[in-house]
Amino acid sequence: MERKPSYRDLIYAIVRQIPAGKVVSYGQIARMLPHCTARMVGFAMASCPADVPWQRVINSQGKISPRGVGYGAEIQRQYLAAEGVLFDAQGRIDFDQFGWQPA
DNA sequence: CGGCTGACTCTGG
DNA sequence: TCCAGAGCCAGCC
Repeated sequence: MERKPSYRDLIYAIVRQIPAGKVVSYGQIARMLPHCTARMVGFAMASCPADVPWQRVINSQGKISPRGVGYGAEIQRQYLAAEGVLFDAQGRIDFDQFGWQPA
């Protein structure tokens, strides 16, 4: 039903729109929303549902966030590679190739 | 109800 | 190019 959506829900909605083989930065998502900051996106991703392709969300440097601890970054790289996203020799993603731009 | 944290980004050196 | 510090807002304890 029409529940008042939290910022996290809005963020999830955008992330779900990201097509496979494409990636978006936290700041990119934050700028899509009127009063959203990159930290909110990261915090929202920290507790995102399974239907949210959080792996397609990376930082503005085109790299995967270390997430502090755990193998999250490792599996994220595997997911992206499986979707066709290639990494630079420096382990960074080229936004010019895989950077998704909303219509 | 108050305070701390966080998967970031920006600027300066 | 890399390192460090400050700013930002919502969510959780």
